[in-house]
Amino acid sequence: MDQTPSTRDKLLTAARELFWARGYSNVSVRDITKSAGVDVALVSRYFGSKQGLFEATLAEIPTWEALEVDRDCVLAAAVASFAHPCDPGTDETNVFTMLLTNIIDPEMGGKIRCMVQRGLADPLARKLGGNHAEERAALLLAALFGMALMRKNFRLDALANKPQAETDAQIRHLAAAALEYGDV
Amino acid sequence: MDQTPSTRDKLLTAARELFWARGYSNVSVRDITKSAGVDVALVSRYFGSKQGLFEATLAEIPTWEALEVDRDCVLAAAVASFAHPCDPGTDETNVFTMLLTNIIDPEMGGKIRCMVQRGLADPLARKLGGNHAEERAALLLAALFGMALMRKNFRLDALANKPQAETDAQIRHLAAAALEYGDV
DNA sequence: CGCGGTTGTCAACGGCTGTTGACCCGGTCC
DNA sequence: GGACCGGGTCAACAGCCGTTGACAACCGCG
Repeated sequence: MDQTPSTRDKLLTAARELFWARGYSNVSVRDITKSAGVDVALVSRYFGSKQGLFEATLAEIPTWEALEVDRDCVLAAAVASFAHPCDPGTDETNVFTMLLTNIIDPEMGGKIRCMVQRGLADPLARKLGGNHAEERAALLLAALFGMALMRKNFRLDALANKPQAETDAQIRHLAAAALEYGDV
Repeated sequence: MDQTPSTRDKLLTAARELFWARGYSNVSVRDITKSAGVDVALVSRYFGSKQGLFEATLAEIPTWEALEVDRDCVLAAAVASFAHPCDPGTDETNVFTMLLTNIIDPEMGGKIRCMVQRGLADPLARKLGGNHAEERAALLLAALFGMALMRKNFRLDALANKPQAETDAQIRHLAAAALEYGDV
């Protein structure tokens, strides 16, 4: 069976859960170590610093490099990545919510920015190809992040806590429009 | 001519500029008082607390209550509110960017959430009327906030630092699609 | 046995946070 | 003159922050 996780893993799990839900600078190392049940000093030992621990949790985020090229597949994959939680352990937070929570941060915002540009926007534009590929990719991301924002952060009555099918239809509607930008 | 502003006004101006750009918990009262050139203790005297000062800056944000009812006017007004800075003193930050920066905050997020629901989403849905009014309003906000996010926070290469006309066309494209949600 | 290396525990550090109370200074009013 | 009062200055407070260094317990190895 699964042996008890190492201290390093306990720290990493607790850090991922807290950082991704509340944001880097809204979580203290003492919050993490208390949640993991280990001593404060062990963050320094295993990850060098709080920043090192955060970056270790970032390393697990997938990119869109392996996306299919067909436009319908892009749409379906985008909707799917929106619906699926990025961390199976936690609740229903997806990748977009996690990136949103940390992009505002004064210390980590730059790193998140690079991740989205190079891990999401650039691969997506390459897969799309054709006219306005970069703009379409950017608009698609705007739609996805905007919907994540309205549902999870602003929690608008019209969107939050609705059945999955309805959310999917809304995402697909907005995302499809984004992919048609520039057509005559 | 304009007399020198009162200490209260100096505090309010500096607080608005810093809070709206960096977010509530990323700004200290000492940052504000240093920028305003006054003593730290005066925040307590004039506004009771840091939170009181922040809420005083929130009171100036306009709602969409006075919006026109025609759909084209809604679209035009949305694009215009996106282009126009909310505070003429500072640079190009609009209302959406300011709300974005503070929605994540663990202490002030709730207040911002209520402002957006009651000051933007609800009035907008009422003006729109008809089928799916609330969903359309929410999708429109998702498009606007998503675009603000991509431009100002994630700063995607394809969107940031582009001419105003191009941005307007992209906003209008996505926003128009949002307003058509639910049509057969 | 003794040794070295890893792992965990504890207390403390300097720095920053929001907030407070004592104090002073320039007025105005009795 | 003397009392009062709004406005401003200063030092200090308690608390949290990230990080560190000293120390103890344990391990396998020679």
